[in-house]
Amino acid sequence: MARGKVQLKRIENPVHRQVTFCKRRAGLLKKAKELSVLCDAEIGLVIFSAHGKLYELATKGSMQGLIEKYLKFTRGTQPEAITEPHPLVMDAKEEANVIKQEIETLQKGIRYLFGGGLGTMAMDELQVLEKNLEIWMYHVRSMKMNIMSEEIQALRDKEGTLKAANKYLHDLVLENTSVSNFVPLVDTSYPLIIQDGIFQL
Amino acid sequence: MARGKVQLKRIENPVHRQVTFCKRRAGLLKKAKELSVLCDAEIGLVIFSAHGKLYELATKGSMQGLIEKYLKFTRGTQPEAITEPHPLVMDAKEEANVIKQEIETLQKGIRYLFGGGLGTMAMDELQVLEKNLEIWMYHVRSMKMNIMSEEIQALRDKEGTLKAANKYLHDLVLENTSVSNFVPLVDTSYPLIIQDGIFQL
DNA sequence: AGCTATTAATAACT
DNA sequence: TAGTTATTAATAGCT
Repeated sequence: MARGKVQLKRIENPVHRQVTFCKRRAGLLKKAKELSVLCDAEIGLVIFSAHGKLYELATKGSMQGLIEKYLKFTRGTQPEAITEPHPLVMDAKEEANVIKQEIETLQKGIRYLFGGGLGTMAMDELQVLEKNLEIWMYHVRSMKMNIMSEEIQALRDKEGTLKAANKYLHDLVLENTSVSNFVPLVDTSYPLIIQDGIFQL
Repeated sequence: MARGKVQLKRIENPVHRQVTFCKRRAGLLKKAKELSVLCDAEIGLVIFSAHGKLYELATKGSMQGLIEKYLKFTRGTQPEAITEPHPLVMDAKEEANVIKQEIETLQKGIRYLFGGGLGTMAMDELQVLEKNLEIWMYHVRSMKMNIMSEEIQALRDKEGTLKAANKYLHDLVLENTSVSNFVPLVDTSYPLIIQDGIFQL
């Protein structure tokens, strides 16, 4: 990306390769951090240089935690190849497979609940989900609602005040039309000036 | 890097965030591959989206292999407590126990969500729950919010109208005070009567 | 390590 | 979801 295109192959010149490694490594780590922050993603990045030196990044917690999360996530969905390398007794292995299947089902449910689930759950399940979500929603939602309710009430109060003032002035005008000895009394009795923009959506 | 600088903070708009996530994720994976090829580095990249979906890249071999290499590498420098409890290599009995434990946790989560469970989950579990509830909340909440916003806007409009009418009447009164030939013109020019109770909380 | 000339990535639009 | 384009960001080649 600069002063000449780069071929997508190993840089043979060791000096160039080392310099590029430093620069691009920094860039990659930066990009990873940015993605994590911008999009609320959890990212783990491990870089072993050609000389075996380790560079790492883990957003949101430790690399250990992320590795465990990764292993848990893949245990249910990945093929045997991953768990097979570990020496297992046959009977136990069979049992493990059954249990893994069970986990997969449960994980599907949880992922559905926790993540952006897809249309794989039945309607009755969805209805239960919706109902329970509403219960939990209440706590968070009530705070927002309270704030908004207060604002609405404030606006209504303003409205009432303005209407009262309005009526008063209107009556005054009418009264003045019929009676000639008109005396102005309206000054600070009613708050006619009201601030705007108190409530921000 | 395009049509406007970007702030280094979570993108609040869910659509923008999703689009950016897709694009930058692709970019990050590409950059990681490039670095690996150009500089002969071994790279592992794990990305969990906010919805819990997994994206991964492992150059030179499998993620499993890379994780084991990483754990070996860090075992010397990291405190024992962190790496020891993780069951990377274990016998079948141990693995079965771990998986059973996992099931229990998952079941607890499901019961928690579906059954209105009480304070039996740890804080980190609750945080995940809360975060995901917010995502679901969004859909239901947004409808309510839209309605309320409209009501607030309606009230503001009312306020504006009343204030205008108010000012007009007030000026009329003042003008009448100084000038004697006062002629009433206020009738239906301004809507002084406004219905109450349009919005119900 | 710094410094540009360039290329690459990508945010806002379609 | 997939393209297009105006800009910004990354960085290759030098110093």
